[in-house]
Amino acid sequence: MAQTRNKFDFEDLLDKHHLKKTSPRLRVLSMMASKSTATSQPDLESVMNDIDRVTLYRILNAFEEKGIIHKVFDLNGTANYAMCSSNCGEHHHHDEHLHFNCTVCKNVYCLDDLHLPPVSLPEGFKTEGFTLYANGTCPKCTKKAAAKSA
Amino acid sequence: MAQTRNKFDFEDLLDKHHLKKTSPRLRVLSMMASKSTATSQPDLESVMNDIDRVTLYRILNAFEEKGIIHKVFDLNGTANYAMCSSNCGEHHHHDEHLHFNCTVCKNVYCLDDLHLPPVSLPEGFKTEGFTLYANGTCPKCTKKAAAKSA
DNA sequence: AATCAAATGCAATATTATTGCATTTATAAT
DNA sequence: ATTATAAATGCAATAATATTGCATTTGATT
Repeated sequence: MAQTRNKFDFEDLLDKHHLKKTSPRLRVLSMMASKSTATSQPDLESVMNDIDRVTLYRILNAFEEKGIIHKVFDLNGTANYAMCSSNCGEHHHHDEHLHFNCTVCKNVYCLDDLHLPPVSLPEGFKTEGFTLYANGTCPKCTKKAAAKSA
Repeated sequence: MAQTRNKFDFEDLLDKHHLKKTSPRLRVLSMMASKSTATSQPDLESVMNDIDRVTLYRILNAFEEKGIIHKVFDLNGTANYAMCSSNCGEHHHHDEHLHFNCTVCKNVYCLDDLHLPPVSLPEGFKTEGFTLYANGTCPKCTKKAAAKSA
């Protein structure tokens, strides 16, 4: 939800997870936190083109394992990353919210506060987690479209 | 749900969509229809290793466009394909069912007859489609685990 | 300031996906 | 049946994406 965070928040975050506070990591965090949508891996790469690709992979993996960010695949199967809400921990992701993928701007929105209605599965299926995906047009793109057709 | 289909069903299917009845296509169809779960692209490739990789890509794309199969990404972001239920058509996918990804055997189950409860989105989001994902342990793997621990 | 482990960057390699073109194949027309 | 054709396949080349090993650098600790 892109609540404003400052430099020190990120340093604390890394501290908490026993990760060293390096410049690439802090930059990745601040980029992701500055956006209201998830950030695609390609976007990350092009914006942080001075950071080695491999380093980026490793940072993202480390963050994901620690429960700092979560990964979500968009309609094209490309990985997007977003900050986890507070209740995620190491190996305990609770990102059971709605992921909305805009078909126009391709952005992925994490709608955290939208909790899913309970779904009962057929006999024998033991569920660990749910994720609901929706695709369509996001508010921004809906507005733009309306402005054009007016 | 892997209803038994014979050779002629597949030929009809291809006919209906104005696709030529070629041997690679028929093989892909029969493989997918023989399974109760979605088929991962790697699996398809290894089983059909005599079919060119490129051909496989093109077949899958063609089938998807025509609404014969649908693509679903599993937990690892690898593409899986499954036959569409009858109400899918060209550019009109209605695979709004539950995709269950077993964390043990990695299989993706399409639970067609499970319809999602209605979800209301925040102001401004216009939804075209929903997909619900769940992960956990499938009946087979649950059984196996129970047998072992007994 | 010195030490040590962790993280980064680079090179090499592997995997996955795409494009262009020559050849083959299924269909439709003769 | 034979032939013409458009479509589909297979191959080669290339692009894009992901992984591994290792030398170097950096952050934290003493």
